[in-house]
Amino acid sequence: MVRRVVSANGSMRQGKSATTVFGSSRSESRAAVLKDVALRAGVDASTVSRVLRGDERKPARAETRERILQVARELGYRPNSVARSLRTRKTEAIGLVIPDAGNPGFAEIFKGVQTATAQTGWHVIVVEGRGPNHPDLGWERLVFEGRVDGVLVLTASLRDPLVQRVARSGVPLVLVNRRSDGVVGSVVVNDARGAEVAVDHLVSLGHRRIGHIAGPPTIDTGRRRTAGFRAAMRKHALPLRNSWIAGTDYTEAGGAEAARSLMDKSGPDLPTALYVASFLSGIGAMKVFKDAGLRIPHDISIIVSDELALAAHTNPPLTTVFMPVRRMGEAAATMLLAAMAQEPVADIVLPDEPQLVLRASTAPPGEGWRVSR
Amino acid sequence: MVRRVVSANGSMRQGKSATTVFGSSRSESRAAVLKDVALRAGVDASTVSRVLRGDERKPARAETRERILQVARELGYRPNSVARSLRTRKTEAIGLVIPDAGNPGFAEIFKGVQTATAQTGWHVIVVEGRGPNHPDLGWERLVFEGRVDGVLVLTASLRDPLVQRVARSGVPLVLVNRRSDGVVGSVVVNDARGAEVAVDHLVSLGHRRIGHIAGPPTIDTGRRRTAGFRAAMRKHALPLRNSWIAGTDYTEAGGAEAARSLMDKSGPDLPTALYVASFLSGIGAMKVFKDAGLRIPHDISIIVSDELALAAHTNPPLTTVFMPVRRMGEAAATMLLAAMAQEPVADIVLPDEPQLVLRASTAPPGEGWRVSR
DNA sequence: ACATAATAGCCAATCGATTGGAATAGGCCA
DNA sequence: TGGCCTATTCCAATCGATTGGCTATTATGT
Repeated sequence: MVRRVVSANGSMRQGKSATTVFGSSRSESRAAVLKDVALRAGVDASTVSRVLRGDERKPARAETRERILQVARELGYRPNSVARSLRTRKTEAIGLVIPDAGNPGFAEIFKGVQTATAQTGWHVIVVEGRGPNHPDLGWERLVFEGRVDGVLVLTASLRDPLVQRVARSGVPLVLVNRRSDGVVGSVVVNDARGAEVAVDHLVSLGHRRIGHIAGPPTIDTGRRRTAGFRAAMRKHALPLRNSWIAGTDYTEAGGAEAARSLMDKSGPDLPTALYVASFLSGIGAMKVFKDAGLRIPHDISIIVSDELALAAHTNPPLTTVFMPVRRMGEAAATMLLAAMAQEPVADIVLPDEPQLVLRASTAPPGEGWRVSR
Repeated sequence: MVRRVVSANGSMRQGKSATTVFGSSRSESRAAVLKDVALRAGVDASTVSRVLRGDERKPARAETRERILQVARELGYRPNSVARSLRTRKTEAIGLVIPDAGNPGFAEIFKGVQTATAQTGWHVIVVEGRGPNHPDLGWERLVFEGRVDGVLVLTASLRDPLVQRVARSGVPLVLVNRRSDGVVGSVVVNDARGAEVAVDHLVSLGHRRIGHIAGPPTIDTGRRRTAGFRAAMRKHALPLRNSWIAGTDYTEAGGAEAARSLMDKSGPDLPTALYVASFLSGIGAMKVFKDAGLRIPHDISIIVSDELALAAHTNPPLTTVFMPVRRMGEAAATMLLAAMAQEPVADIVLPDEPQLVLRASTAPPGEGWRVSR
């Protein structure tokens, strides 16, 4: 690790020492409820309810309506969503299950989800789910205690028992960037095509010895990127060596490990270019190669999947394949909203073309790696 | 509505064509409720409730208890959280209002919040609030429709009317990394000390002409970093020039703009080192300087606030001041939980020392900027 | 002017769980 | 055997909003 931590001399401060107890000020006046409005407007609560939610089937007299609206405004009335949910059996909330908030790709997906849900007034409960083995209390409860009307799952491995159980229970569920056996309803980007774009680019630069750092085989996205990679290599009639493919999870540490294993397995016969299935892994791999004395892109070209703002600032700046991740989040949320409205769902692959974002980590092959070990 | 999209080049694909309507499978058997368990166990619903939640004051006979537990297990009974919330007037959910999910610092705070809430089983509803002017329907409703028991706000400017309104309404609220006039209950890191650590470092390298890219003056954190910067400069008896200080928001574009304005204002008299109040701004500023032909750190040293994993991979790797951001999220959530339990709250500054993380973007001053324009 | 229809608004049940008070049964003591 | 106590369990109200059914009131038609 590069981190050299220098601690400064100790000091401790505390702000204003003022303290308050919320309970004291809270009771100043409890929030108005439907009955309060009804009483003050001299009508029944049911009438208030109908007026406020604009029930067409039983309109109120214009005069009554005005009076009710007026009183509601005066009292600052807001309908209690919990009571409403109990009666209507709708929470207007969805769950978003993510593997790790630290992964920068997640933020994009979340933004996509927000744009779809914010418009319709739905709320998003975010939970970090920890793998299929863990007790995973968090999102288990979310669903089975009826706190949400549906879930978006970004963590599912191919056979995640919890996912399958939820799907069977009938709670609307959409997988994002994932698929799971026997579960219908997923949105993924065109991973195979993304891999192809990457390989095409490397080939067009003149590379023929191309390797791959793959995602975990338990995750569908990882598999499809790898399959796409293999297909693209076949398309160009290029050799595929097992020693040029290393699997890993979607982390920086995993990428570093994969890079080391690649160097170990290949010896002096390292590929001249690498397609890495995740941004963070790419970062980790790049560091390992540089530390080993390889120059990027001179000795080895690197192209990674998923475009992030930070790719422009790495050393060297990373060539990436932009995958429409935000769109994916939006499409998934839209699909979930549809599913919750009893509409049919399907497994879809976003038709958006992955885009090559050209930077400095790829170039025509140099003389290759000839460092004695 | 499920969008069926057709792309230009006809690469549209659709996965398995199987589709299902959730409604059909859902009704296979509606979830068991309290009454179902009661009926089947031959007891009253109230008894079931007391047994399942382990009510000490009215214990059931051992035999009855076993029977109830058995039936509950058979039926897979889970208490409905909406009904429970209505009765108990507790949602066991909190709101987390963030300015922009794209900011990588947010992920850390979120993780801190999660560690505090996950243990106690509370859920987190995340909303992107858009500034104090916007209609901001999102988190307005969250609070006033009783969907959460409290909120953590990461967006508050010094006098955000919505924040003040919520605080007055008595809904427990804790500001994170922010403060707001007249609102008690906030957790911030020691920004002044962070700035001091940065300046001390630059001074120890031999810099005397030190500039600052500040956060927005409407945000308390930004102000305190700037105040800390000024104090540290005074401590070292170093000159402070207004042309060496530029304000901006916490974005990459803002940082770039600030850097340009700094070069414009200073002319050939640019500082030899810069303390930047946010990671993203630092990235943006660094790019502008490099594009202008400055070498970092030879011509200008840069140190930024907030440590992120990606700082190690920028070009050059960024020297940062690690602020205990995750701890801040955790402390804020803990404080909020306390506030919701009617305990007193205060404004606190985390005592954790900011840590210098030394990398390659800072070095002793070179000969300075002497490029004619 | 009378019958009928339309309209406005009220009543009461409901969603599902919690909780204070009442009721029943058995046990104990005199 | 009668009275009292305690351990269990049941009853019913409650949280706040929604909604089908019903009544009272007004409008319409002949």
